[in-house]
Amino acid sequence: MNAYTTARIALPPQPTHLNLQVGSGPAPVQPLSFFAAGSEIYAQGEKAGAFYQIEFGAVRIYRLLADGRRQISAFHLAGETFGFEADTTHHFFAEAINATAVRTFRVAAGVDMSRQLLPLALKGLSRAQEHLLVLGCQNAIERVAAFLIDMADRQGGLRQVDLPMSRMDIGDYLGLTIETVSRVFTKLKEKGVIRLANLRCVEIVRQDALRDMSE
Amino acid sequence: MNAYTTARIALPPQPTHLNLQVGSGPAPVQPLSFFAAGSEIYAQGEKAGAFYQIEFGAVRIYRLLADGRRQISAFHLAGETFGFEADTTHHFFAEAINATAVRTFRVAAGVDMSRQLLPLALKGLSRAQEHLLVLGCQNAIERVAAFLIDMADRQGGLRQVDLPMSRMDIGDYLGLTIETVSRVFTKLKEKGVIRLANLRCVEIVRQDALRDMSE
DNA sequence: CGTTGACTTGAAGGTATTCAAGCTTTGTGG
DNA sequence: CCACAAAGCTTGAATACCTTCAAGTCAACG
Repeated sequence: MNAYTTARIALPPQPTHLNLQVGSGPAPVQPLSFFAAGSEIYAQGEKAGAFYQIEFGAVRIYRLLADGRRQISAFHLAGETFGFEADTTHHFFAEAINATAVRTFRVAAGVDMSRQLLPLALKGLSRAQEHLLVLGCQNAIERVAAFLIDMADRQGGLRQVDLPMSRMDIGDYLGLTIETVSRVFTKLKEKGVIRLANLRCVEIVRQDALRDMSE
Repeated sequence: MNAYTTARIALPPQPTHLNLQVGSGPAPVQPLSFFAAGSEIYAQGEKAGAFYQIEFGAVRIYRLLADGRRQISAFHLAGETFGFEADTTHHFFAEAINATAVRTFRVAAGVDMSRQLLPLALKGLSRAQEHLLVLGCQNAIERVAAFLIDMADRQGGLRQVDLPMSRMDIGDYLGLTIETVSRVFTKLKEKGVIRLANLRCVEIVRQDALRDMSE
C-alpha cells in the first residue's frame, strides 16, 4: 500500500459518512491516507483485511487478464465504501483516480463485523448485477446513457455531472473502446442530450431522453 | 410463489449442505418445496425475506428489460443458496430450470442473520464480478469456454459436465445469441476440445485447451 | 408417424473494433 | 507568459465479429 501524505492537498468539506465503529463511547479516529492520482491503494494478491471509506476523490476497482485487457468492475466516489472481499486476499486492484483520501477500517482479529459489512456487501452485489445487465444486454449508446444516469444519481441528481475518470476508464468499465465512448459522447452532444463544459464535466440537458436511452 | 408437490418425483441422494439454523438444539426441518421445469420461484417486485437452498435441480436468476431482453445473472445448482437481496423486495426473477426442490429459510422478524448471510453475499459478489470480467472483456469463444470451465468446476471438475439449461439460457447468461452459442459449440467440437454426448451433456476432452481459451 | 420445440447452419447485414491521423488540453521549461 | 512536448481525446476508413433472418436438421412425444 503506497500512501503518500502531503500538506499541499487542501481538504474540502468532508462528506457525511456512516459511523462504522463497533461499540459506543468516544469513537476512535480512523487513520486517513492520501493517494496521488493513479496510485495504488491495494493490489490483486495482497492480503485483505480492511475496508476503506472515501473522504474525497474517486477510486477504480479492476482486474486484468493475462494479455492486459482490463475490466473496471466499479467506480467509487466520496462517501462510498470498498475493499471487503470473500477471500483473505484481494482479487482486484484499487487505484485512486484523482488525489484521494480514504479512511481505513482495519478488521481486528476476532471481531465480527458481519452486521456492518452485510449491507455494504449487498449494495455491492446489487450494483454488480445492475452492471451485468448493462454489459449483457445493451449497446454502446445505452451503456453510456446508463453510466451517465448512474453517475448523475450518485452525485445528487444534478444537471452538472463530474466525471473524474478518463475515457479509457469509462471504456474499460462499459466494455467498449475509447473510440466508441468518444463517438457516443459526440452523438449525444449532436442530439442535444448532453453538453460538455469540459472533458471531465457533463451537463445533462435532457435527462428524460437519456433515461429513455438507458433501457 | 408457485410450489407444486408431487409424489412422482423421486428424490435423488441429497447433497450435503450447510447447516444454516440459528442456535443449537434439534434443528427444525425447513420446508421443502418442489418446482416444475420453467416454474417461478419468485418474481421481480415480490416481497423478499427468505432465502433458498437447492436440494436438487437448477435455478436461473434473471432480469428483464422493457423490450423483453433478458439477462441471466446467475445459475444455481444443487447445494447452492440464493434469494437474499439488498432490498425488501426482489429485483430479480428466479425460475426452476428443471424439476427442482428448494429448502426455504424464512428470516424471522428481529433475528439477525448477518453472520450467516455475509459469506453468501460475498460469494455472490465474487461470482458477479467474475461474470462481469467475462462480459466486459471476452469474445464469444472465451465466454463459452469460461462458462464450461465454471460449470465443470462447480460439478467437481469431472470430464462429464451436465448443462441443465437451454442454449437460450446460456446465450442470455453470456450476452450472446443462441446462434452464436451454437456455432461456438460446433467450433469447439471440430477442434476436439469438447464432445457432446447429447445436447445437455458435454464431455471436456481437453480441459487445458479450454482453460487457455477462457482467458 | 407426424408434429412440435430446440438446436444447427448458412448468408447478409450491422455495430463495434482496429488502425491511423489529426486535434485539444495539460503540464513543463525556457 | 509563451513554446513545446506529451497525453488524452476525436474523427475517419477499413475490418472483424456477432447478430439477424431464414431454412433445415434433430429429438422427444403423442
